[in-house]
Amino acid sequence: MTMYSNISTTAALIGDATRTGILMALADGKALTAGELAHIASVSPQTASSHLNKLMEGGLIKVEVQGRHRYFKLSGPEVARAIEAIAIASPPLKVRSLRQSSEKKALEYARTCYGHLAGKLGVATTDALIACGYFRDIGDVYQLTDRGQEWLIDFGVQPFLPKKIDFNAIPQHLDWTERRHHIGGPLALAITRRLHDLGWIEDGPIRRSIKLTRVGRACMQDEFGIDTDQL
Amino acid sequence: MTMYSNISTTAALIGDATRTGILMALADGKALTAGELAHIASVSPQTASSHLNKLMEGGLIKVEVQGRHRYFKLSGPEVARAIEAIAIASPPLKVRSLRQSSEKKALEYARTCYGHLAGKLGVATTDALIACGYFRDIGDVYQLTDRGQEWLIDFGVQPFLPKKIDFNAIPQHLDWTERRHHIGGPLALAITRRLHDLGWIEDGPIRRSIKLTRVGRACMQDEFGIDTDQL
DNA sequence: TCAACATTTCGATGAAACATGAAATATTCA
DNA sequence: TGAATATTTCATGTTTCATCGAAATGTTGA
Repeated sequence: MTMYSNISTTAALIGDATRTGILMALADGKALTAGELAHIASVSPQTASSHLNKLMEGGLIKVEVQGRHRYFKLSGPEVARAIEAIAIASPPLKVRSLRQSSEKKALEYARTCYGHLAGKLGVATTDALIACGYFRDIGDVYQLTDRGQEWLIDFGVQPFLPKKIDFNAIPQHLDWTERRHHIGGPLALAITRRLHDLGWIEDGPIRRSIKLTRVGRACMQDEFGIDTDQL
Repeated sequence: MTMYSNISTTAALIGDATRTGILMALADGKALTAGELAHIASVSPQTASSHLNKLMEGGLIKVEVQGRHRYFKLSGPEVARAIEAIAIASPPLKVRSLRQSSEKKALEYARTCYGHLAGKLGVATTDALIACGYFRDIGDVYQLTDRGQEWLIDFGVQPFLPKKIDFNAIPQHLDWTERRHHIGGPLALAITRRLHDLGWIEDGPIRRSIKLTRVGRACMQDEFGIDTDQL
């Protein structure tokens, strides 16, 4: 038992392929049952149960019991952040199978990340919002410009916004597939909700993946000047 | 081979006590030889060599050869960030031995983190700078106030500053021992250098640890109103 | 109370991998 | 060139741990 042993045990917990699969399935904050997780990670229920036990002991996940179902979820966002930080420090995945490649593409293209837009589409949208002069990138945070404030209202984002937001400190979120920043926090969540509402985006076939609809494709081009064919 | 396998292999690399020790020794950016690392991690040179090999293959460290010495260092700051994120997501360490406890205390008290002040002292200093009205905490970054700009000059930090700094976006650094924010980036580095220069702080007995000198203790109290006995 | 389902516990197996002694390789210095 | 030092490679003992079959526990609804 040396110093840092808590760090190495946590890392070891994440450092198993099956457990990483489980954690990733929970990474967007959703709660899933043991059976579902076993299926997603493609292992037997016993195996999943064993892993879930270890993750509990390690404090990475917690459980809510509801009758004969047990809903597992990450114990907090700091766990998701840790996994994400590891992903960023990891060498890019060499793709082997066709299925794997298409899954990877779907997630790289667009997905949600604690509710807001991520992936290529997320980064592109952020770039566009800056190009339009609605946001300013000042290094560690984004700032909403005056024109940006007007746009929020025009575009109908307002109703999705919580009361108090500091428009001078919109969090930057580092994306692990693109390794680029994009807007995060409540404001990003609100914009994503609005896009959903407008029918420009919808949930994709793979967990957490997002699809740009046909309308969305045209309108994004129109509204933000994003060349969606490039994506 | 599933999706995410790059993530799990990276985590598995960090997830061994010996390797965590090695990575932690390199976490402040310094370069160390295989022998030094073997000593720090208290394993035989062969063992250390084997681990260093694996860390190289995993892309977490890189080596610079200089004659019969091979200097190892982290391959980049994103590796340090990943380890830090894991530390934050980890349950606090239960201390077993007396030596371990004193090491832990020394690091908790104060240490450098990529060159700037961290630990209790770092957090306390940041709190004090805000209390004095030199910095403003607006959520995701700190901002330097007008009074803060004057203070930088008065206190003699100016010479240590690089040319261009955005005083409206001083990075926040999340500390893994305190789990609190403190100021980071070039400005924090400059302040730390100045404190060293003034003789208020000096290097401590344990790697990366920092000691407050007798003068420093009095002056910090005087200048910032930090009650150093509380620490 | 019984049947269906969800989940966990137990035990065995097999593979992965950590640590080290011994020996090999490489570099410096006298 | 030869001795000293730094580091790696190899072979091996030992331990850890992921996986799954079989069985047990717990929950629901009829």
